[in-house]
Amino acid sequence: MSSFAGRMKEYPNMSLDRFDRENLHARAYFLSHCHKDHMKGLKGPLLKRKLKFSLTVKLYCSFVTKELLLSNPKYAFWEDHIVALELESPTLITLIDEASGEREELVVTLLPAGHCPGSVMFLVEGAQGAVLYTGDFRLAKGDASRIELLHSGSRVKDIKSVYLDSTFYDPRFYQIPSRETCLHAIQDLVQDWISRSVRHTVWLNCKAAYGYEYLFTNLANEFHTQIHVNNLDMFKKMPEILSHVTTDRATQIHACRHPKGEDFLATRLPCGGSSTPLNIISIKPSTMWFGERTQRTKVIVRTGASSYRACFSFHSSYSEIKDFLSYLQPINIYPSVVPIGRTHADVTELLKSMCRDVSSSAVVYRPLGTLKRTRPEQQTHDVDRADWLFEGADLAPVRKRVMMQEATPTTLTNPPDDPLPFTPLVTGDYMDCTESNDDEEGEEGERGGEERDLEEGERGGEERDLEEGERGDLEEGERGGEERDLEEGERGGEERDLEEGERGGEERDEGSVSNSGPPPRWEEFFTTEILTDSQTSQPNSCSHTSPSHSPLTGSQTPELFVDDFVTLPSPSIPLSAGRGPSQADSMLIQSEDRCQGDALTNLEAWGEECGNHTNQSEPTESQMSSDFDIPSTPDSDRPGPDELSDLYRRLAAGEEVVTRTGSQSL
DNA sequence: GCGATCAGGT
DNA sequence: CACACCTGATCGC
Repeated sequence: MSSFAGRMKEYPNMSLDRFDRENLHARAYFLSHCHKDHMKGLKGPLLKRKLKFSLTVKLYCSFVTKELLLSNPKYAFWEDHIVALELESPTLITLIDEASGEREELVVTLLPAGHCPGSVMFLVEGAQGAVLYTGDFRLAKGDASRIELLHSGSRVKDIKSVYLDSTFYDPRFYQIPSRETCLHAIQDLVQDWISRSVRHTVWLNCKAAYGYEYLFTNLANEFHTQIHVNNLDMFKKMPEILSHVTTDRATQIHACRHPKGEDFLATRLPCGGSSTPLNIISIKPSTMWFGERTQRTKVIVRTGASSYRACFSFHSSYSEIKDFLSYLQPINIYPSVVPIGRTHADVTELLKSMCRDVSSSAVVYRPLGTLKRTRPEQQTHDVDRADWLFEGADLAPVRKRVMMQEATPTTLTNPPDDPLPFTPLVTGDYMDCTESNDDEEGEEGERGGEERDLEEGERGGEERDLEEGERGDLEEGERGGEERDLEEGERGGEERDLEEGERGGEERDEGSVSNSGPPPRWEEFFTTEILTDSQTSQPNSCSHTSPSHSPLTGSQTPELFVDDFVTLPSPSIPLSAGRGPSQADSMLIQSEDRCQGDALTNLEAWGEECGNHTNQSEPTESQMSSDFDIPSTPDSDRPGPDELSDLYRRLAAGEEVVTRTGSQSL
């Protein structure tokens, strides 16, 4: 659970994912995703009241998050204060202190976080340097190198601080099977079961939270069926999800939940199911992990006669986090979660090793306050990375950012005894139990058993006996296939893991969201149209089939702006259309490579774009192009160039410049 | 009555 | 050992 207090040292005037206490005074709010533990205070009366009296306070988030948030009536009062931003599209945001008029400009970029629909990380660039707030994230090894806007030309941006989702930053959670692996394993299990007869039904025992949607959509695709869920409202603008879920109970795959959370019965679904008896298995998504030296085993574990746990994680594993950090090499890392059993000091200490060694850079002259670093050629966690360069100095074409490290999967953090070629293992190292084997602490393999017992009360003890090997003999002929599933970790699973280690990245580049599943790109699920349950056959949206989207920068499409422009924020201006490389930093940094976009040219581009749409307050091109020769307002001071361009930005954003300057001149 | 907090459960 | 969430009890306003 996030214990992040809401503010970053560098930019204390913005609040992220916390909306209570001190955060009530923030000048702008940011929501990384729509999970309750990141929304504390968001519906509080104090904040509500503040909004009433404020013209400038906004909540920034992704389009999908906005949609999910507003689908809950408790947050409806945010409607006029939410500014949805496109992914990977640097946006200038001006924080204004309404009392003093003091202003601060930031360039904020939303980066996909892979945690749940709409989840993003916030890259904030301003006077205090570039900082990255990760929110909650699950990124696979190598993903950081694929995020364009973490780079400046061919180099990794100089990230001062990372505010990190450290949920699994603990060697015990060294490895978590990849999304693809887990998905395939679940598919196999589902396949095996529902193919037996139409009465054979699978119940996905999911928590009440966003994040399982990609599981639903993939299963639905694979089996040409829809998944039964309780409610569809939140997905009404997300055809890619909506088309795969249903409130019609007549389907073989369910993810419905009963408010009273009754125990799972192998003959009855939470929704009541059909009038005739069904053969149901439950699959409970759970995080499974494997220690550094643990050989990986099962991705699916049978926990009872009709119940299974399947590996599923919303968060990056220890090694994934390390990969991420060693790529970015921030100067500071602040954990936002302290895994229990650890102290904040533990985690911070552990994280120190991932921080850039500043001693080497401290002596370097940094005329522009930013320094770029070439990306490490090879990911080793050692120190030989003092290879920073001055801005604009060397343009070594290191730009092939992807796929290099995939060939050498885990070398990152566990040097010599990398357990890479996984071999089947015998111990009960499955999920939810630690099976840690990080060097110092002993195994505690035994624990596995008991927690397994706990968890499903329904079935009494037998699962205990199922444990590992002997499952086979365990009952019923009907099972036949199951142990196969169980074993699955050893065979299918692994190979898959391996390959995915090797080529993980590329498949994402194909932009397909289907079965061989790269991390979902939820924003591509989004449309402005409101669809209904039955409109399943309308892939009208911005799906992966759209050729114009690079999979990495999958944009939410211009059409969004038709509807949303009206509510588009005053103080924010998209600085780029989301395609070029980081233009943001060209603003802050006079950067070498293709810095075609400075704030103003970008502004123009933006002006053109929205000039096509009807909108009262948006600037027209002619407004835009009149740039620096407007007469000054009668009794105002003649603004300097900076102020002026600033003014223009605000004009462009449709702000009420008069009022604002009034208050500002205090 | 509402919110915030905690305990307990899934 | 998780996670995200819900419920219900308690306390304070």
